[in-house]
Amino acid sequence: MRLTTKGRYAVTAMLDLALHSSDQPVSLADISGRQDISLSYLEQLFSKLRRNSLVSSVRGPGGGYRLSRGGHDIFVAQIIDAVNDTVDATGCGGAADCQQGEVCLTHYLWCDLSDQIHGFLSEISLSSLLEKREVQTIAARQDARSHKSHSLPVTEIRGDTLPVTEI
Amino acid sequence: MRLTTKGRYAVTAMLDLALHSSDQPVSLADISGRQDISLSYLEQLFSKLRRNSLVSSVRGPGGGYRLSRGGHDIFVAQIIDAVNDTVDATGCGGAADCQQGEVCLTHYLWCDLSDQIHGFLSEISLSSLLEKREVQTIAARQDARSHKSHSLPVTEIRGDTLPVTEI
DNA sequence: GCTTTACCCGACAAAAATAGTCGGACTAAT
DNA sequence: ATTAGTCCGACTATTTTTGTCGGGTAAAGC
Repeated sequence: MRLTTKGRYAVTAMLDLALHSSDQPVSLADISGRQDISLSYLEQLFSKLRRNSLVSSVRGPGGGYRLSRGGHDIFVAQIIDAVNDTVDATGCGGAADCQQGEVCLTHYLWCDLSDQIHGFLSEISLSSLLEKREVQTIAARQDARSHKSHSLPVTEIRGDTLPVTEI
Repeated sequence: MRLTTKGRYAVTAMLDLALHSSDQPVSLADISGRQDISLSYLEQLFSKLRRNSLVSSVRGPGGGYRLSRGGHDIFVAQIIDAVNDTVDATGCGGAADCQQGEVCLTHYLWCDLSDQIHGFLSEISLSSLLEKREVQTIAARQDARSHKSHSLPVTEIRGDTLPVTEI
């Protein structure tokens, strides 16, 4: 599992899709405009998302994309796995070309960590992200009303010690 | 927070360091040989790890690197943050050049997720990885003794549904 | 039917990040 | 003095990311 801007784009686009879900499908042009991702790049990403049956498409005028199922049933790990198809099994594939036990020990430790991260992201659904955020926003708004007000309460949740655009 | 092979190399090297900690510091040449990472690349990584005071160095013959503190006090998130110094605050930095509320909503949702991942990796220490794995290995060995034996019990923990070399 | 709007697809290209090289410092133990 | 190691910056190759282009196909509306 890798975690790059590619995955960020995919998750962002899927969040946008979840947010604008209605009877009408959402066109990539809309998402491109809203999220500032190039249309052609979105096409590539959604091609993979569709092949992994995370979204379904409707062609022709008025067409676009829909979530293939409810946002509570689509998980971040699935999205990231879908766009990061480069499953290059370099190095040792299982126990093939692992030399000594020493060499592979730390390698397996890393695999263990990888599993933990994957498991973590496999439990975060689109819906849970939306709901959690909504709760926080409302809470912050209430907070701002009673205490000294902040113009942008949502920015309070995350400090500036972390880069904003990096995952 | 990004999660690439660079971070994997860094964590792997730190795990190797933790595993071979003694009174003698560990040379990069040793790590390079064991983990199959180029020496010069290790130098770059450890330069950053040292500046972030995750390791300390001893120069001259017999020199090398040591963990700066106990493995229970060094966390995966710190290692990955240390080598991924490219804190490019592209896009909106906080609330600077965010256009409408719509545009930034999903962006903040992503930041929220990013925080969750970072928080998750901030609680996994080097020691916890080593200990957890040790327990599993011992358990698997016992298992192999009683049931039908597998030559490499550690490989059993992770299926081949996930790419082995990807995080 | 024609046109338009969208998805679809592959090949290509620019830009960035990763991964590794090289040459030369400095430091301390032997 | 030699040698084994860290340090450091510049340079290069490779890969990945990101984006472009040109052309398809499906369906809706006129």
